[in-house]
Amino acid sequence: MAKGATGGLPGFRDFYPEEFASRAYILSTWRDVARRFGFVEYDGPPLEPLELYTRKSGDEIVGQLYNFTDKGDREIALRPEMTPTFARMVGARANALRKPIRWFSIPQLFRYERQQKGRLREHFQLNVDIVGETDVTADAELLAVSVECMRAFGLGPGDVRARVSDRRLLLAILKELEVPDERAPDVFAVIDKLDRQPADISLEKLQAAKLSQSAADAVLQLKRLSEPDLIASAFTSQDVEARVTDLRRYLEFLDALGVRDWVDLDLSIVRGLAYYTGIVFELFDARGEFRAICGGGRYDNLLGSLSGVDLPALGFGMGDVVLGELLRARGQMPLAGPGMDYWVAFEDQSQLTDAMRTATNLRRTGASVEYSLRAMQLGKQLQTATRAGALAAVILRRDGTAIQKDLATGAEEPFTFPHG
RNA sequence: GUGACUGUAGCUCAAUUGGUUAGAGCACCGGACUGUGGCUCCGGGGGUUGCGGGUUCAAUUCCCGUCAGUCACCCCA
Repeated sequence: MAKGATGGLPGFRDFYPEEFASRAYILSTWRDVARRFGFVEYDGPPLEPLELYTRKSGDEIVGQLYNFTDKGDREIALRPEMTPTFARMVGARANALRKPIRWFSIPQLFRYERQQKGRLREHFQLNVDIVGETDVTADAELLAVSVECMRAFGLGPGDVRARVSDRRLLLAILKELEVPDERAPDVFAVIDKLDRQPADISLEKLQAAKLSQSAADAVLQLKRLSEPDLIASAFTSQDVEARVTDLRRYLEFLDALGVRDWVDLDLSIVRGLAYYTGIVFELFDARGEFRAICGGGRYDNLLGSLSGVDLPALGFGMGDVVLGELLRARGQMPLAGPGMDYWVAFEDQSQLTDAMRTATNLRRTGASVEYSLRAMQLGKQLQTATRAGALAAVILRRDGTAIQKDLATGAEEPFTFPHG
């Protein structure tokens, strides 16, 4: 709906109570799952120096984020991602923090990009990170968090699939295929698009990257290697063998963590971000109707280059936009709960202040209570109470007694006044 | 940043090849119910047809621009 000059900024959302309830549900479920895995919550500033983001990504990224000059002539940006802030915070106290560090955050992030399905200019994103562990035990634990989130939202392995890959494995494969290291980024870009790009175009780009015909063919067939055994039989170098061994352990751990049946090995998963160094993964809806729900992986070199503290790390981000679309499409977004516990109604108009006293006493017990701010007929009060979503009505009678009426069943019982 | 499609009430949609005062359902408010709700019936408020310009005797309808939305590309989250 176009609002003209009175509308909000494009790509930003108004959260009316119904939408806010959905948002609160998603955020509280994230928080609950992260805490179950022993992660502790942190946050940073929504505004950061622009330089924090240009240092690693170059000036091109400026076009994709909200930036401005503040009144102190500082170059400022609204945070487009959490990882640089996270790296700075961890780096500043790296020596004091018990390893492995398990932190999570739910920042609101901003990106100056044209909006489309599943992508706005603002969103909330669960960030879960582990710092200080090189073994794939940490990779398995991290993926389990993301999958358990899906389970907590009422989704199952038939709804959501986790696709995992390993960049070190891919590099080892490319090495065996005699692809020079400097060509790896170009080849990764092709691998990343194997699903979305016609094979002949992929082949063209691989040839442009000067791959031999046999190497190009092998790359185009990567998706078929959906089991460690298939990889082991297709490639034989020591490096590949070592990575396959790690992959087997990883999958074994995922089994022990109860999430193995959600996971597919898919070597076409690369992830766009250049800083990933090991196992990477994405969560997708099984029907392929939506964008990725979640993405993450290992970035062992990022903390070193960003904060000077050389620590292995891994993490994922899960946005609320695609997730919300998926939950609504699968009927898993709960309706807003009851509006309140009690509605205090009264027979005689002179009892308005009695209703106020009763409401006050009930509120002090922790109950949520509303009443009509203006005297009105009893029938009208009950109608309003019902439409406001009250669970029960307390009806004050003229004779000073009161009854409690269940507004769903209509059952009535004597009401005992709480003492205030 | 590029392209395609779409903008009528809070929501979903009407309005005969351009033709009086732009309608309906839902929602909201009020009444029938001088008193125990959900049903029913009646009534009411609410639109410069996204905005600006053009063509025409006449524009919601046709044309241009702009803004916004949807989708795809780019890029990624």
